[in-house]
Amino acid sequence: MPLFALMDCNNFYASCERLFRPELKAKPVVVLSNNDGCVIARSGEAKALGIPMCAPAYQWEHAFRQHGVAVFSSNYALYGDLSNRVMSVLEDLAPCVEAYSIDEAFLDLSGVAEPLALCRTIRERVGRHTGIPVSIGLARTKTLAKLAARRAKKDPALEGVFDLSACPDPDAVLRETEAGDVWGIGLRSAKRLLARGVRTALDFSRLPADWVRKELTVVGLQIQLELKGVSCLSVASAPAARRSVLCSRSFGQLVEDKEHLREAVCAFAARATEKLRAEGLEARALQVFTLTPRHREALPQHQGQATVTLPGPTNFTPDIVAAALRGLDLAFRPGFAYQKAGVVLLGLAAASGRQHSLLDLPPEERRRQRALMHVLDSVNHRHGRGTLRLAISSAPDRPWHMRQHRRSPRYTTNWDELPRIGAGRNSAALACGQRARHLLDE
DNA sequence: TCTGGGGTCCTAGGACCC
DNA sequence: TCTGGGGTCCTAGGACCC
Repeated sequence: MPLFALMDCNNFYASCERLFRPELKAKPVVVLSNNDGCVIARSGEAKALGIPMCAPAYQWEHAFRQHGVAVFSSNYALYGDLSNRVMSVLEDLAPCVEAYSIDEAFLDLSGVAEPLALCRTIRERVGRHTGIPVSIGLARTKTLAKLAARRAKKDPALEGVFDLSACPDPDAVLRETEAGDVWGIGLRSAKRLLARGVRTALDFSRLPADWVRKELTVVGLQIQLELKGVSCLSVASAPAARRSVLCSRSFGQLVEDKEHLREAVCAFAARATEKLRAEGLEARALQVFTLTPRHREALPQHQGQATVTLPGPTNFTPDIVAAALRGLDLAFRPGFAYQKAGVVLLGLAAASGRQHSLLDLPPEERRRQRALMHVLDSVNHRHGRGTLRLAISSAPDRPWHMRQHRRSPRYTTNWDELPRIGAGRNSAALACGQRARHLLDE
C-alpha cells in the first residue's frame, strides 16, 4: 500500500524571523510581501489577533502598533537558506523526499516499517537542528496527507503528527474539511461546488465522477480519486525540468515615464537571465507585460503583453535585454500610470545539449559571449547583485524600485549581517550567537 | 500614498500536415 | 444538395499552488 507524508513548516516566514529574535517568542509576528504590500505570514499570536492572510499592510498599521506586532519585510535570502537546512534534515532521515515548496515536503514512506515513529523523529530533529517547528500528516495519498497535516497543525493534542491512514473514522476528517480547503480546489471551483450544494471534502468525494470531469476537468477528477484513497500522484524526488523563468516587481511608485519603464524591464530581463545561466539553461522566446494597479478602479486600466521570439536559444544578457525592450515597445501604451511590469523567459532548454543551427553565431563569438557572462556572474556573486550591470538599468535609487523598509538581517547568508555577541547586548543576544555558531558549524 | 512574486498544468482554438 | 479524417504543435487564457 502506498503511504505518503507531508511535512509543513508552521508559519514558516514568521518562524524564521523569530529564530534570531528569541524575545519575539510569544509575540505576534507578521511578514509582509515584497514592496511591504500585504501580510503573507503570521505567527499564531498574529492569527489570534484576527489579522487575515493577504491583509493590505497600510490598513493594519494601527492594529500593528496597538498590539505590539513585530512587522518584517520579507527576507528571502534567510527563508531560502533555512528551507535548505530543513530539507537536508529530511534527506538524512527519509528514503524519498520531494521539496514541494519553500516550506513543505512530501515523503514517500511506502514500505517503511514504523512510519509514525519516523515522522515523530523527523519533527523532533528538524526542530533541534533548525529551530523551525513543523507539522506532519500521514495518509494513503498526497491529497489526504495535506489534509492530515492541516489537522496535525490545528489540534495541539496530536503534537504535530497525524496519521490519517490509521484513523478509525477518516470520513469524519473529510466532513470537517471545507471543500475549498482541499489541495487543488481554488476559489472558482469552490464556488461551483457550493452552487451544487457541496460544502465539505466528504460531499465532494461522493459526487458523480462525470459531473466532476465536466465541471472541474481531469484535475478535479484526480483530486476526487485521491480523496477516496486512490493514489494518482507520486513523490517526485528529482525536480522536473523548469519551463519558464519570471522576474517581475510592483513599483515603489506608479510609473508613467517610458524611460523609467525601460530601466525596470532591462533590470528584470537581466535578473531573469542570471537565473537562466545559474541553471545552465537557454531561452528561445520571452514575454514582457505591463500592468496598471488593479485595486484602483478610478485610474485608467491597461494590461500590455507582448511575446518576442529570440533569433536562437541564448542566455546572453545584452541580446535578451534588447529583445525585452522591443517587447516593451509593444506592451507599453502612453498615458497610463503603471504599477508593475515583468519579463518571462520561455522555451527553455539546457545550454549544453543545444541543437546547432546554420544561423548560430560563429563558435568564437559564442565563446566570447560566454566568457563575458561568466565574468559578470562571478563579480556579482562575490560583490553583490547588480555590482556589474548594463548601463541602462541605471543607479540603485530609481522611483520604480520596491519599498522594503523592515527587512531583518540576512543572518545566515551574508558575512556582514551575522548576529553578534557583544557589549551591551542581553542574554537573548547570546542565545542568537550560539544559534548562529551552531548553524555555521553545520 | 498604500493590495507580492514565481511557478505549473489544462483546455480551446487555430495553423498546419498528409 | 453535395467538399474528410486524423493528427501535431503552438498560443492565450484560466485556474491553481505556495
